[in-house]
Amino acid sequence: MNIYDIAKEAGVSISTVSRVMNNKGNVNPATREKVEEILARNSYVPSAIARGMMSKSLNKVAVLTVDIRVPHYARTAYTIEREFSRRGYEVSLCNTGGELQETVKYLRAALEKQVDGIVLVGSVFNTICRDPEIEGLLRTTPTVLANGKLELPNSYSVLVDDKYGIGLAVDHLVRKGHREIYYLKDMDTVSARLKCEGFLNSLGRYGIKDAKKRVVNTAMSIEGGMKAVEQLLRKGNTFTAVVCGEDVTAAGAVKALLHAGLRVPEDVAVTGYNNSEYARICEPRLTTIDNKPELVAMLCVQLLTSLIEKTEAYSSCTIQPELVEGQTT
Amino acid sequence: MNIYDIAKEAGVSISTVSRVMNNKGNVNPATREKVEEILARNSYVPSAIARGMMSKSLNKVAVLTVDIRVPHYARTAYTIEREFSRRGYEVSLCNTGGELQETVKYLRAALEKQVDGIVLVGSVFNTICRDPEIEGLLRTTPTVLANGKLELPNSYSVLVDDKYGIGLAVDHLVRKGHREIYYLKDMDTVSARLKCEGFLNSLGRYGIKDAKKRVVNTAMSIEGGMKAVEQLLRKGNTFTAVVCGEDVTAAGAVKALLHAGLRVPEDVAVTGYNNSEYARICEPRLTTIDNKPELVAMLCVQLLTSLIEKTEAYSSCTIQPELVEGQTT
DNA sequence: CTGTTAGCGCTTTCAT
DNA sequence: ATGAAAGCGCTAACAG
Repeated sequence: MNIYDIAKEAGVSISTVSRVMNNKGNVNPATREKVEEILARNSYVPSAIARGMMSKSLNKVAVLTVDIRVPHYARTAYTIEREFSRRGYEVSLCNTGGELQETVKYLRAALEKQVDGIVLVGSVFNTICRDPEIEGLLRTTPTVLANGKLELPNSYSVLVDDKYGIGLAVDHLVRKGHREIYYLKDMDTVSARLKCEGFLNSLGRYGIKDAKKRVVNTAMSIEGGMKAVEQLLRKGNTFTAVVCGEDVTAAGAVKALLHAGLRVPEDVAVTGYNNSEYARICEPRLTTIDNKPELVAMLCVQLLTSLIEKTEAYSSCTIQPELVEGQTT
Repeated sequence: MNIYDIAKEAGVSISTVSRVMNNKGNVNPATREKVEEILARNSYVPSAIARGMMSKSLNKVAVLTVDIRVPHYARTAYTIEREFSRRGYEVSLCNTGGELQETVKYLRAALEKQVDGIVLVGSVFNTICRDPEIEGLLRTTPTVLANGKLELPNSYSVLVDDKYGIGLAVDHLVRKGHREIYYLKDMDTVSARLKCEGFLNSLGRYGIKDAKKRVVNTAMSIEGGMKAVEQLLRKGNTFTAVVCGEDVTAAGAVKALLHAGLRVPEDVAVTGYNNSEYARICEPRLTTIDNKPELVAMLCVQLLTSLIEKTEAYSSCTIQPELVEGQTT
């Protein structure tokens, strides 16, 4: 069933049917009513594909994320989807796992299908997008990067000042009298490096020595947090505070401390990062850094919408995280 | 840049270019090479929209979920996306919030864009899809429901036996000697009702009286779990075990018990549901029910793929959950 | 206010 | 092995 069938049944031309469907141009009210009745009776669904042939757009954006199961990405993707949906855009989603091949494959498919814009969620894309093939693909379509920066003509970004964010945690701990502070670093993305840098800088600012020796590399998981703390305890390091790059790692750290018979925060303070549900489930509730994924998502959508519709002025921007005090400090 | 430009540059007809791009039909190796070179040099991206006009398919499925931020849905959606991607399908995602209007709006858009199939994730869709408008929309396109049943010609489902799942938790507790068991019920979806039914049936099976009085309604959140337990304690109810319909509620229940100075599991045992990261972050780690979202997702994808490609036999099926013992029982 | 017609970029016969 | 031409279902410019 297509526009010709409807036109025939109504005894009018396809132009008239098109005008009725799109509320465009003038149509005799009687004719309109008649056509609308037929449309409704057949619960007619026009083909967006055919429409897209002319308009060159399917009102659709592609969202690339590392892994939607990570709560922080889920929150970001959720807000992006809701905001785009509200604006009449469809959202296509891909979990690239941070892998180049998946990214290329999906990006190519998205461009074949004429997506109007692309959102990259996560700082891994900083690294991945240096690939010349990806740069070639992105050059043609407006792109926004959540938490990363791309040096491409059509790309903009919404950054989170993670260096500052970790600084907030250190400030808070030092204010509470802590000097023996360790940092649990996970992953090796730009964001993770910035957090670590923020830690080192802050310790430097407070004149705390051997900052680099206070960084423990571990996995981004409960087990990662537990193992790192167990290792510190085993080595006999003295410490009164642990700063973590992720809430999930912090939750693991708290677990290991409690299992070792230490009290949190009386013996050792812990801070997380993301202000996630993990922070609230952790007992005691984690002091954490809110890096505002919903705000980042909103700004990404606004930015990309202006780029697509060329309606407003636009520019990249940076978000300042905030400390959320819980019971672990 | 389109197929005509490529043809002109190569000095051949568009048919030949089409044959080269699709590896279909016979093409002189020399000609092929020449065209391929030009395609590559221009990093040519053919229009899937124009292609879709003929083929009537964009190799795309729509995934409707309530809220991707809920870990259980995130895990399901993740696996669905990965599996469809592997099979060459694109995934369009929507967070309907369980609302009828959003569902209708998105479904209509998806059908206009010729999606090949639809996956509904969550038992809310059981209720929502009784709406005649939605039934009309779904009638035309193959649909699979994760954790729900639809009485429509083109719809199939992958069910989870949640009644049995909660039964496993009760069995486990009774085996450990508990008789004073309460149930924290959240939400009012079909799945939530089945869980509650499972609780009531199990208590009946063990001859535990006043089962209905042992059901506490609360919100699906940490606070919901905390409030429910605080209420039980305040009312002076004696109980040795709390069964919860969700891990997040169970985590709240554990918190409230610990805050009240009770020991878990020595004074009160707790069970969760979903075998989520929340269960592992909770200290002590929750005993919980694994309802296998990854398996459900895989089966949904297999089912929908067979429906779309009409390749294999297909039928609805039911998954049996399993108990995962933690430290709260 | 309404109809005719020319595309949109591709696939697919059907000739050659 | 290759090309010409007819659509796919719609929009939009133009004519009436």
